[in-house]
Amino acid sequence: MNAKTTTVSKSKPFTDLQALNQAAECLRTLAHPHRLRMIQMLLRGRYTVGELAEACQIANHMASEHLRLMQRCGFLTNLKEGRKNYYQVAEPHLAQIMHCIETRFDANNQ
Amino acid sequence: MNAKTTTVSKSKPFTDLQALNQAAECLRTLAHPHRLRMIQMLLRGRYTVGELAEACQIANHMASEHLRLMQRCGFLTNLKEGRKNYYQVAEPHLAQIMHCIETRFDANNQ
DNA sequence: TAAATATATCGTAACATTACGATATGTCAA
DNA sequence: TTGACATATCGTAATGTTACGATATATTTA
Repeated sequence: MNAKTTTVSKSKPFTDLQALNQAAECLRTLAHPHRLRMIQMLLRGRYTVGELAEACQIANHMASEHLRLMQRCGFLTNLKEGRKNYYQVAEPHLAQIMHCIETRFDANNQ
Repeated sequence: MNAKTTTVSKSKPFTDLQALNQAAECLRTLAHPHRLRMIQMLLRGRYTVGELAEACQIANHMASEHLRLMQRCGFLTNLKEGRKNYYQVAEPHLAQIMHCIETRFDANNQ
């Protein structure tokens, strides 16, 4: 009937409710336009709170909160240098997931 | 670790705010444990509202609402057969995205 | 036609998320 | 030490999401 016509191969569905909840929580953290933008930038380099805020056109303290959220669920780590705080990607799966999302939503590819 | 080390390559970051909003909206739709479970099932076959509800241990009318949400953002389509309503996956990128999520969160792979 | 079944919709209460001004902390330079 | 800068935290109003009982629709069976 169904199944596996594509490249997708070895992963298993997690029946485990705890895994489902965890996955949902991480996806919720991902599911915000400014946070997506920040992750896209951080996958290509490291940036300060202020630089990310400017790119998203939001106040610095808002950027700071988004970054804290993403750090909490393990997406990012930070490194303070003087009064600047550099964030970078810590979760190795993020690149792959963002790649999926980018190929799906980039207007040029549609 | 596993396959697909090659895949991350050609996608571009979408500066476009509209694309970011769209992506965020779809991710929000994905970001619910019951909806994730339903998508996992539907990637492997087609099921009725009642079957999905039972698998998630929720009331039928709740399952119905989750399915409607996922249909709205293009993840699913439905096919009525008598009084049953079969849902199936319509968005081809879902398999790949779920694969990413499954490899990240399956307890057995941790 | 009436009852049973499967699904969908509505109204709403409970809860979560977001944005943002105000304020606090830590760092540097004069 | 003072002032400016970069970032973080708090309180809260506005908004969005979820769950769920009640009810509606559509289909099959008796």
